Amino acid sequence: MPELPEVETIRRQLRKKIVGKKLDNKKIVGVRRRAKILIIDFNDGSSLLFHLKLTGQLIFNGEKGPYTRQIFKFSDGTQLIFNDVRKFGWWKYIKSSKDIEKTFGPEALETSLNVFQDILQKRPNAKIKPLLMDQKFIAGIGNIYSDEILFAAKVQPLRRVKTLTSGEIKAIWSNIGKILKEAIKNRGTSERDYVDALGKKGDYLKYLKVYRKEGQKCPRCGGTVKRIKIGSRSAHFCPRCQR
DNA sequence: ACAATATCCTGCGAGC
DNA sequence: TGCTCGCAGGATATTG
Repeated sequence: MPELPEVETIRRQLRKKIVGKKLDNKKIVGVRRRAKILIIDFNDGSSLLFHLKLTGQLIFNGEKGPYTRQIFKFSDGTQLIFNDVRKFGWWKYIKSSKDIEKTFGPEALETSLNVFQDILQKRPNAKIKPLLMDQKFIAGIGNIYSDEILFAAKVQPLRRVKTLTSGEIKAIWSNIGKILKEAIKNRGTSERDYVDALGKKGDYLKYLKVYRKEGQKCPRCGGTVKRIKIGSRSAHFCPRCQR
């Protein structure tokens, strides 16, 4: 499931490939990311947005397959393939991308500790895991990385914000940065469908500590990783060393 | 205003 | 072996 590191990986690769090319006679001037949305900017101020949701793929010069939903052809003959098995993903042209900014909370990798503390203070009763995944609260984190961040911070996913110590808040914040950056370095996590813009799998799967590790040994304390439901999402954690 | 939950979709894997 | 059924989850809408 593409989260911030996966979309960022695609952005960096795509930028090198398509900036300067023309699509529908409009010149591509940049490739950005906001939250989990990939944004291709054109010289006339318009933009093409993509959300990959759960199973979307954006592959430069990929080949058409059974789940190809759209093909974007550039004027030089190269193309961008949008695949999506489950059809949750979308793309759309917009005249101006000005309104995108306020749809989301601060970017996860651009949130200072002070800002993080401030926005947490406004949500004392929220459970920490769903809150980290709330894009209006902080942008870019999904189910995989929220589990990994909370494991690294030794915080149990059901904890309410108001019960967190300042040390725990600091640990969550610093691990947001640490884990997302490490995941970007490894071009994301290919748990199932995700591939990068070159069609290659990400390498971060092997570094996951708790996500999808139910019943396995906790790599930190030797406890047993547990899976619970929070809302309709699964949360993985070690009940022995995450408190 | 905030918190919790149902909903969309379809391939896959567990279980019989 | 082959079938059924439940599960996976991002974001939005709806309900409490």
